[in-house]
Amino acid sequence: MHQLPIQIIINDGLFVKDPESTDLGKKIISKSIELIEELGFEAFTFKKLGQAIGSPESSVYRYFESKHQLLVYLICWYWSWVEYKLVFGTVNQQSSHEKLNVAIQILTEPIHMDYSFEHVNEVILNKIVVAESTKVFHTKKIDAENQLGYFAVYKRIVQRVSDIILEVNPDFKYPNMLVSTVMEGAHQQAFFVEHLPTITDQAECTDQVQEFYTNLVMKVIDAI
Amino acid sequence: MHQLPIQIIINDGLFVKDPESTDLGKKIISKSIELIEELGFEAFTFKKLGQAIGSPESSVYRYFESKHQLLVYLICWYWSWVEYKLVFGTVNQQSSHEKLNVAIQILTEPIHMDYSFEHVNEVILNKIVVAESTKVFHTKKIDAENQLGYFAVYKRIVQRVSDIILEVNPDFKYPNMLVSTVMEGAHQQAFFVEHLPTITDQAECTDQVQEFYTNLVMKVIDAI
DNA sequence: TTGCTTATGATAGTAATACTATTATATTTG
DNA sequence: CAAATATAATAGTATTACTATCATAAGCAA
Repeated sequence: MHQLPIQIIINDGLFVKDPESTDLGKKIISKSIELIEELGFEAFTFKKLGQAIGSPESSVYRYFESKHQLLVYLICWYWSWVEYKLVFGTVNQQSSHEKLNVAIQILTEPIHMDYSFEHVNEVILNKIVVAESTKVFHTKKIDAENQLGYFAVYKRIVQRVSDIILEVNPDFKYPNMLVSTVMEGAHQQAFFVEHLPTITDQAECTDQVQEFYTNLVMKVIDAI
Repeated sequence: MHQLPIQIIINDGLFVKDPESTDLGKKIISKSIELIEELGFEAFTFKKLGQAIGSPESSVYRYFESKHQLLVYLICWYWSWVEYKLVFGTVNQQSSHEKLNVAIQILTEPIHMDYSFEHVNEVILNKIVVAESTKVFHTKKIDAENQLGYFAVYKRIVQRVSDIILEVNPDFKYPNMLVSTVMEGAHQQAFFVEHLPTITDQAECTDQVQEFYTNLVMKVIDAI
């Protein structure tokens, strides 16, 4: 079977020069994913990245104007990829209920590699999103960046899943709150399982996180 | 009516010298709360704090070994205060159901000033916790800090509310996941209302956040 | 071939940050 | 009054997150 020849398109305010357009650009993306995960975002620097790919710091700056912008780009790429899986997974489902099931599944399941995108390791990228994405939201610049559409994809995913919820129960009052609670909650649980196991429920594995949130949504919207 | 003469006790690994023990210490706490909220944690520095209270940077370092430690201290203070409200609010409630109601209320309600603690503005501190506390969790040092008991209070709150949930429904399988989902979700919603209103449900106010999470918990544990 | 453009490399420099260290002075306590 | 303690004043350092400049190499167009 062939892979679908697709490319994820990112808001061009999120880079100086499109990293998908050159070899060096792709190296920057793939190596920065590895390095941010390895060092954590604070210890990650363009200098270290440059050393890792054998290019000077200044070359990296030709693609991203700051390490903050690079992180926003990566997170945006991640959510665009999730959106693609979401749309792909829910299209052609017969019932709204089944659509919702699949959607929650996709938002809460463990990540697997997607070989359609060679320079991106989605498994590691997911860890970065879990660990670092709040740093992108919680900045004094958030309102300006929101204006520029940096969070458009994230908001669109919330919207899409909310719409499915309303198909199942048109009277449910808080679909957006419910969806964002599940999206963030699932990531948070992944983090807790790894680092604060005492506040997760014993013998926890990712299956249970999925089960928990699926059950939660269905009960809350009275679809069970 | 008199205030209760109480003091919140913080793990002594969270400071070099107890800030509650001196005037300068208390000034450091109250001014840093204001400044972190005003500037955001990244732009906040001990130098600026020093200027604001008329003391040199080096004096601040005698209380906290780093700005990270100060933030952990503040967040820990906040959760200790919440725990105190939680224990106070649930004691002497007749039914477990009512206890749970109060507990969720406390975890999701908007914050009011508590004049028992003069040098702490809880309303501003709550904003800091909402905006910055993930930065405390998402560090490479988290496992070491967890070992030192930095997150003990947070975990204890999860435990307390989980216990109440189990009183209401002893068969519920995931009380910890549910509680941490609510705790983090409520903060997240407060943030979204302010900064990403498009993904909150129209005409949202904090009352609705409380209503949403109370309803969510009761339904999920089959108590409704 | 020459010339032009574009991508990258090599190197230097800067203001700010997050601390550390040292010495002096004021205050408290025994 | 001496000794201990708390704070002030000041200086210094390695690192960070950039910015700037100039040289070189590759690609293509006439």
